[in-house]
Amino acid sequence: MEQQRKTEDLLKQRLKEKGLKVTHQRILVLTVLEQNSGMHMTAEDIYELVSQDYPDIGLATVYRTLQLLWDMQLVDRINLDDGCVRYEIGHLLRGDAQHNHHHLICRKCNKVIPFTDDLLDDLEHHIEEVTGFHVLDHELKFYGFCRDCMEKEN
Amino acid sequence: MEQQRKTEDLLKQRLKEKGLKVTHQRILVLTVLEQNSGMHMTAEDIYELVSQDYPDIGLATVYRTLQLLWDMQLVDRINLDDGCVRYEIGHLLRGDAQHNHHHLICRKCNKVIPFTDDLLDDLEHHIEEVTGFHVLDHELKFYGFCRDCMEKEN
DNA sequence: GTCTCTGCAAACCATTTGCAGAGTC
DNA sequence: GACTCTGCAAATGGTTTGCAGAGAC
Repeated sequence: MEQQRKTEDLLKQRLKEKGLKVTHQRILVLTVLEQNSGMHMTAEDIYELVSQDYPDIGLATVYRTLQLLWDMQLVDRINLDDGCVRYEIGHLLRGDAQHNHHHLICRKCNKVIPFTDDLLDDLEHHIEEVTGFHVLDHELKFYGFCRDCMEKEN
Repeated sequence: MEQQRKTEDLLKQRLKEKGLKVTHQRILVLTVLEQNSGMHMTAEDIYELVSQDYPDIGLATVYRTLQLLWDMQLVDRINLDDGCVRYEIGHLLRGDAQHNHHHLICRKCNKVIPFTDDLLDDLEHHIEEVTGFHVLDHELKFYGFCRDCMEKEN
């Protein structure tokens, strides 16, 4: 609850800085993402949850809002190669200590296994020094075969 | 040329192992990818290049072939978030020493900058030990602002 | 000859867009 | 009141699929 108020205030602040309006739809989308931290939600998932509180919202608005929140660095985008983009609350806003989490994707059963590791912080600093590219976020996926599929065959 | 023959032979071998047919289309798609090593090609790009040698090929065949080559681990898949999946010759087949290359994606101008680094080899071994997940490949993207965009403003 | 593969065209489906009315400030 | 924002429905566009004929073995 405490955290949620902080996130909402940050959203309002960023919107005002850019001369944009604070709307129920924008607050609700961000709130749903915060309440489902770590969930990898599609636009459709978010649409359905927000609809429970606000049945009139349109799917197009959810898409537009997610784009906006991503531009403002309030949400993270993940692509697990299943045909739709997924979203979660931005890593800068997450309450838990799980700063970096990556994904292991099984090529046989398509299972997605999260994996936590902070190794990339050093690499981010190195990149900034060498290239002048300012890193905000990263996405790391490993492809292979999960333990279950390895045991079954192949 | 030498390398190209090896790649073609490997394709034929893998196809035969699975009881699949060796066709001109399959050989041509893989050859185009090998001749454009490091290029991040879309299915459409590949279709147009293969069409020069084999005008009757259909786009659907290119898609089906890329899926097949990916299953056989002969090509790598990259998603640069521009709405289409990109392909390149598999890292196991690449002639150059550039084993791991990652991408820096600018959030403002959408420029993509390649960056070479082998740091992830250790992490792959670590993952296999801890989780039993057998890693074949990985995809790493960094999001942020490139030097040019940083200098201009923001 | 059998079975897979291919080209074509149509279908699919996540995402985007145009527009007129509603909401924010 | 001026401007942005929203919902709706239609459009978009990369990718997939059904099918009948062609090709590989």
